[in-house]
Amino acid sequence: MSSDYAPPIGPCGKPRCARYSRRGTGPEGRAESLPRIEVVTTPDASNSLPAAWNPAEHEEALYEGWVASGYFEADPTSDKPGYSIVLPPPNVTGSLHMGHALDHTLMDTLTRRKRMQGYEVLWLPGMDHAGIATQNIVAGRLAEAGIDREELGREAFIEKVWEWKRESGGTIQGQMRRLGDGVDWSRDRFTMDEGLSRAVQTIFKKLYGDGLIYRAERLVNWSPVLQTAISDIEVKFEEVEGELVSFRYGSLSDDEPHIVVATTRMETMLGDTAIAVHPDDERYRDLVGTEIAHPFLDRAIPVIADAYVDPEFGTGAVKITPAHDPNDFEMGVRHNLPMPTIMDKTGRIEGTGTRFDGLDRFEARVAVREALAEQGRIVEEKRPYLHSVGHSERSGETIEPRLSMQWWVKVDQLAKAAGDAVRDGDTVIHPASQEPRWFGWVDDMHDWCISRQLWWGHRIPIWYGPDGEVGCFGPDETAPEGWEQDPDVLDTWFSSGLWPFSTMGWPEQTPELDKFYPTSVLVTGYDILFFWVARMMMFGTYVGGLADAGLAARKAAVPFDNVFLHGLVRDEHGSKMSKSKGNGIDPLDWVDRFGADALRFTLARGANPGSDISVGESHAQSSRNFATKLFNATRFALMNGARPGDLPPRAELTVADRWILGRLDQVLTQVDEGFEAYEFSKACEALYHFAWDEVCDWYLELAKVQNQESDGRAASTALVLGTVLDKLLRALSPVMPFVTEVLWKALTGGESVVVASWPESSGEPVDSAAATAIADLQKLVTEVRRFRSDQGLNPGQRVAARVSGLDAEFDELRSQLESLARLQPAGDDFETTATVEVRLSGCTPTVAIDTSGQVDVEAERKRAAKDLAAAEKELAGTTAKLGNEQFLAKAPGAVVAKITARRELAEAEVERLTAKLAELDAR
RNA sequence: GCGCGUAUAGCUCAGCGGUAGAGCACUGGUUUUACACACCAGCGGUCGUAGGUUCGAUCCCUACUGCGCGCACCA
Repeated sequence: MSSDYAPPIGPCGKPRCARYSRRGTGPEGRAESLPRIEVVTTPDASNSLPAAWNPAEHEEALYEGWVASGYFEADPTSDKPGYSIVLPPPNVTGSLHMGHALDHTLMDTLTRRKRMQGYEVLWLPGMDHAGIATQNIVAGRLAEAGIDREELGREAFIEKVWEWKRESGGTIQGQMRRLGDGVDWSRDRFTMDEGLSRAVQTIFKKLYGDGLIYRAERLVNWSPVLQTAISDIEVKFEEVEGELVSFRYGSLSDDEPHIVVATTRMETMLGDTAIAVHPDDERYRDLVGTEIAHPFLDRAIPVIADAYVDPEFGTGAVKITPAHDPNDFEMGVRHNLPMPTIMDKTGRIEGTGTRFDGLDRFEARVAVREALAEQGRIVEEKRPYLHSVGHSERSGETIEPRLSMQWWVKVDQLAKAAGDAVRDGDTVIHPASQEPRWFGWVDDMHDWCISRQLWWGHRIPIWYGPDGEVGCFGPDETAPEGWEQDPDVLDTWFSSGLWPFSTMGWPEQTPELDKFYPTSVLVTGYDILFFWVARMMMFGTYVGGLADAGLAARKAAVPFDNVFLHGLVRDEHGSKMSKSKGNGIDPLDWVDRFGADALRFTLARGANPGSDISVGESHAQSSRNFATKLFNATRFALMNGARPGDLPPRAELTVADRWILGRLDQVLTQVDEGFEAYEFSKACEALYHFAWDEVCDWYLELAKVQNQESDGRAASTALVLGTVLDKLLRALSPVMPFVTEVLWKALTGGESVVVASWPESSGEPVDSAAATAIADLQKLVTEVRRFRSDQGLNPGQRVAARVSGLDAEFDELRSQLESLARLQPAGDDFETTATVEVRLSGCTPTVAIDTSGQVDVEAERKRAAKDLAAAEKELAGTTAKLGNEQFLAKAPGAVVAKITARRELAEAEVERLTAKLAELDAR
């Protein structure tokens, strides 16, 4: 056999065995000793394919081609049904991480598929101005250049930010192009754009008019570094080792009135205005209503009773600092306590009139404690004391609760409407298991502090008149002469919360809103469900309910029909990616090394609703290999003339053809079900296994045989193969757009897979007889291969064999069997040295093999013994079941029949294998 | 403390009331009509623990344990 084997030439023009030099045989090795090879002309279609699939060489040009063709541009005047997604706008300061890559892959997959299904698709991109982060970056750069922000002034500084944005704000767009994101770049938006600013001012004025925005002095999370209020969600609580110090208020004599309290922040005692105990606490009954002198201040501190105090904790007495602790603030309000602020905006003690003024809060913590110790007031010091302390997510330092005047959104009604939208089914959360968290959030939401003491952002549209007047002015209104605008800007999330409709031109009634709003689905990680989705839902339901908003006639006043929450991307061991661990993966690095398709397929394949996904390099390699496999399979099919077209009538197709077409239909159905349910993993898995295990490993091998047959089989095989690959590539294209584009165009000559139609199942009933026959063939082939492997026969080596006992149905597959199992018809000198017998659904064929006398009897015996053990176990199990009267009486008939059949099979197997072992022993 | 999720092969994860699966890893073989980023064969699991429901439980229920996440608390 090997003597007449000449390696064919691939389209690359290199002999196939050139690959072996890669494994170290060396260029001087085998390649040179090979026979000269004649160049075989390849069919036309495969000429349009590159020699090998190297994604980096093609992806950029393919992407730019799609954009230039306008495939991603949405037409609001189209007659097609609309499908829309707004991209969660990444921070303008940021760059894409794996979480984004997952997010984008899923959105791109959804929108590409819908486009193929005939929808008018809008995927709207954009960026968030990210107030704090951006201001920090620009201020930092100016500081490096020796420019002070305050000296520069507000307007000049903002101009610098815009300059920076123009220069450096485009990083993410470039990265999105690398990923292949099919967004409508003509509608790219930025939260500080003119139109979006109008939306911000418009809704602010409406909310203000409805009494849903108000100004109040409240306790906020203050960042001494950023010198602004930040929202609850920007505060991250971390366990730290601090101290818990107890000290004594009142007299140092045990006989006179005194009370012991404890604190982890000693400096706050400078702002104490009360001591609280539980109303029922007998220990302090006499003290309630009395006053105790402050050790450093000329201030009498009342002892008050409040049920908030836990009498079991510590001494049962709590010092109250209303201006610097949330709970103390609440109590201060209840008891009408004074609320002196003891710190300036940088965190230094201020205004206490003590010698501690001017000290940093942490210096003051020590200094106050030492001063108290000098007075003999320290009762106990626990150190280290583990407790949880809020830190600024952005700048890292300990946040300080601080009383200040801020603007707030009254959220109760808005949050209720957002909750009701989900309760009423106007918006559906996927997976449903995330609903409790949604309700937990919207049903118990605190008023939202929206003012920030920054320059970069939407300035609060409130003006103050010279005589204390306050007025809110909309986008087309001007404040009277002499009025001053509020210096603060709005929380970034205020404008992000308008994203689904502000990007489509609201408050104008635009064709875009008409066509694409509410958006079809919002895709994001479950980790930001709360702070962003809730805000969009609140504003969306509010705006949808406004009579003059132009949206009142809409079917539901929600910003999206569905919310799909995916998991977090973790490293290959399931650990969270973080800078400190150094286990982060740059998605662009994977794009460079494995291709965007591989990155996308890895992420989509891992995306199971409700759970995080672990990705490592081995996953990316596996996906890259899959793309290569598709490429090679399609190239091979093209070399054999594969093309899609009208298929011959069923009766003229082979068993293998009918089987693979049936499987194709089943897989397409599974893929649709997966995508519709946001089960990306299921859809990808189905496609992967179909393509690799069924099309490549079996159908292509079967087709090779069909192509050799002289009765015109090659033509119909080419059509079946073409049809299968055409639909397979189209079905894969939303996830792997690049390689499928190249292959699909080569296969079909079509314009682009981006605008191809979504593949549908043929609608014909699946040929189960063909499926059974192929399953039988696979079983028999595998059994022969197993024998060959046990016997150490080379996989490529043809072995003489005589096959008997095939039924009529199976007989059609005889030549396939011989090819796949590497058998050759028996010659005159055939001598049976071994047999392989397999019980199949319709028959029990025997393959008699001539191994030229060389038989490893021990290996045969080992295998038979193993099979016998398995059959005996099966026999015992099924026999026990069938001996159980309860089982026979209560189990469904189909199950009993199945077990009965299994028992019969096992019994026969035990008998056959016992005989075989006896025969082997006799040798 | 409340809530949600999760526990299956060495690793990462599917699955399911009726014979335990995949990818990667591992072992052996391979110039097989595309593909060594491949092909062929194999090894590997009493499905967290204890009860319960059921003819039958890895799957449903209860409790427990471990892990993860969210919320609350932390004087």
